[in-house]
This record gives sequence, structure tokens and C-alpha cells, in this order.
Amino acid sequence: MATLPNGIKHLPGYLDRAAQKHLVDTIRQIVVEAPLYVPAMPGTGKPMSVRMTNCGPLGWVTDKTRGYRYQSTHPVTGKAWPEMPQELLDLWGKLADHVNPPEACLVNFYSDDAKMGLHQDKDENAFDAPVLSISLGNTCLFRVGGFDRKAPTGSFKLSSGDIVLLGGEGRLAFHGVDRIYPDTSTLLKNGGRINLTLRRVNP
DNA sequence: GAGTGTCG
DNA sequence: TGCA
Repeated sequence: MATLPNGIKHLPGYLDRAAQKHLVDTIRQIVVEAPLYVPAMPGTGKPMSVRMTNCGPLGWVTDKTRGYRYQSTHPVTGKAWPEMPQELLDLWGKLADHVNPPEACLVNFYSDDAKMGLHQDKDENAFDAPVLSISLGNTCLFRVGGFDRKAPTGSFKLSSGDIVLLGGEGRLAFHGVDRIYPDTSTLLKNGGRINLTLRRVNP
């Protein structure tokens, strides 16, 4: 485990291959119930390069007119998000150091050419709880900065099975994904990367 | 002015 | 990595 200068924790190889495979199977089932959709930027409506879905009581969504928010239903199907799987509740219990369970698990699917610009996770009302991030599939280059957008940034690779905790000082750190490295994992048959982020939304 | 954006 |  490495503690970065800004307080962000990186746990390389936290999940073994079996646990990763099991999670992928779980996510596959979630995607059947709650299909991946293309989120859009507020205002411009510009599509993001990642595809998204969620599980848990709440899900993070965005579209052109209503912007970033959490809601209890899938924006396309209108159905409630699938239940939060037990294995994710267990991981949160082990690593999050927070009394309450996570309410949202955002599932981001990155194709090999997808990116995520530098941003803060600040649509929650519970900054005392960390954001717990799980990487599955191809390696990515992850960039982390500080509390202000202009603070200097640094980058490091995240591999399949790695976990990152954005907590404490690092909870509101700017972060993003610069690039995906194709063919760096055999976990996902069709390439790409899945990132799961567990969040507490309500205080 | 800001950006879960893109470009060089 | 920083700037546009």
C-alpha cells in the first residue's frame, strides 16, 4: 500500500484473479438489468467517452439538461438500479473505515480509447466517507492532483485488481484517466477497462 | 469562468 | 505536464 502525498491510498493487486473474475461476472449481471449508456456533459450535451451504469440505491448520472446528480433510477430504462452486491459491501466494510454502507456503485466502462478528464467527485453530501475505486481489465494511466484544479498533478498506472481510496485530505482531489493501455490484461475478453467506484451520498 | 471536454 |  502506498500513501500518496495528498493522502490518496493505492492498494496494488488487492484483489486476486479469482476475486476479479467473480466481480466481472457480477458486473455482467448488473449490466443485463441496467444497460451501459453514454452519459452527456451538462450544457453542451457532449458525449463522454466512457459508458456507465450503476448499482445500489442511488446512481450517479449526467445529461445535457439536468447535469450531474444522483438518482434511484436508470436514466434510459427508468428502472431502479440493481442491488449492491454483497462482495462490494464486504470490500467497503474492510477498507472504507466508515459507519455507513455505500449507497452508489458507479460502473464505468472504458474502451481502449476512452479517457476521463480531470475532475472532482463532489456531487455527494458525505465527504467524510471515502470514494473506493476498483480497477478491472486493462491498465490505465491515472492522474491525481490536489484540491484545486490548478494544483500540480502526477500520474501512475492502475492495474487490474488495484484499489484506490480517495479519503480524508484526498477525498476531493482532482483526478482523471489519461489513457488505457490495450492488451495489458486478459480479464476482459474484449479489452477495455472497468472501474467501479463506491460512494456514500447521504450524511 | 469552468470543464467527468479536446488538442498539441 | 502544462497550457490553450
